[in-house]
Amino acid sequence: MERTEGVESEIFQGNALSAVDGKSRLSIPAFIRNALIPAEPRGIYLGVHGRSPCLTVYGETYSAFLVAEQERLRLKGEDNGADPDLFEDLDRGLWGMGEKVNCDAGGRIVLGGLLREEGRIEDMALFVGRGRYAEIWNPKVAVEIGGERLQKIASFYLRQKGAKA
Amino acid sequence: MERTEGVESEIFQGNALSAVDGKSRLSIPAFIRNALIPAEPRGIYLGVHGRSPCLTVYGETYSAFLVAEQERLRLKGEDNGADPDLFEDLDRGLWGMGEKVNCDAGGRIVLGGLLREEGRIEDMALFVGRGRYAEIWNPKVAVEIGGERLQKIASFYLRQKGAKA
DNA sequence: GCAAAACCCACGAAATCCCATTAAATCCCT
DNA sequence: AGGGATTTAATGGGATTTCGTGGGTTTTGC
Repeated sequence: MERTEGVESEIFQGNALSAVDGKSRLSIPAFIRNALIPAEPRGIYLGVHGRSPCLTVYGETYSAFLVAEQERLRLKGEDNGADPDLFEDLDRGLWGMGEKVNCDAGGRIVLGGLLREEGRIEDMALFVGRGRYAEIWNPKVAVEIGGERLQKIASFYLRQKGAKA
Repeated sequence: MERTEGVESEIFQGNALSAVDGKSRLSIPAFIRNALIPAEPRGIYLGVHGRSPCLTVYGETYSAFLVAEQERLRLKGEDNGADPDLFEDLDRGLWGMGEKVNCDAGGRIVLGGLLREEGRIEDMALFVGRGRYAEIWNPKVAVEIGGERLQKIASFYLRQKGAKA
């Protein structure tokens, strides 16, 4: 069965495991790559997930949404007299820790050291669709701290990989 | 990993550490240089960040925005009957302390004494994307007074550098 | 004429590109 | 629906380019 191509607007549904090699390279799985609006070069956004120890990956659409959302929250905070330093720091999380990277011809990206550390990524990267974005987990971490569904996804791949070796 | 070129309009996303040498020279990291509208010579704007002890760096686009913003605030203040002297001094900070500098062939700039002092820059410069501009921090200062995200960025580089030496 | 700034070159390290090979999913024909 | 043929995807490794940095040389301004 062929997965419908996400020309609609960058919706990420599915899951995949990919290897991280010695150069910190990892393939962006097809279910993500095909969902991105076609462009050359193929730009992909990476960020840190605020609430869970994992990374986020998305395209132009969600990136624009995040920028708008950030601005909305800032203005709301301004009205409430919230601490501006908090928003400064959130901004640094979005723009300072995140990156826009390009896939190479083989559909791979290189994971920077900071992101790799923040996402606790070792030699495997588990991609999990979340709708407008997707998550990248260390499958071992996902099994340890994930909820029921995430555990199932992660342990499936870990078992499969164990069986192969 | 190649960062997508920001032909769109000078958006700065990412982070990098660069060394300040004995001549007060420092490399402008690729994620900033590539985001600038291509021009010869490669002009870069430097300023002091009003709220945090760091510098700002940006290109033509944000510079033009600042000019418009300055005018907007002045008119708004005029309506409210605010003290015009306040704006006078803010202006001097923006236009008097800031500089437009050129990158040399190697992509480096020279940091003037006043800016270096205001930004508390010693022998390392941490670049942090902020969207329409980027910040330049002394990583040690960033670790000390930064919020959670900024601390993570700064401490990552300090650790990495410590490990290498 | 001197100090400081700008320019130029050069080297090492790291990021990027490119090709090859394997594995897996899809297609197509019977 | 089965099963081989074809395409797409995933990954490994080497070649190439860019980036970051040090140091020397020329120009500029006082």
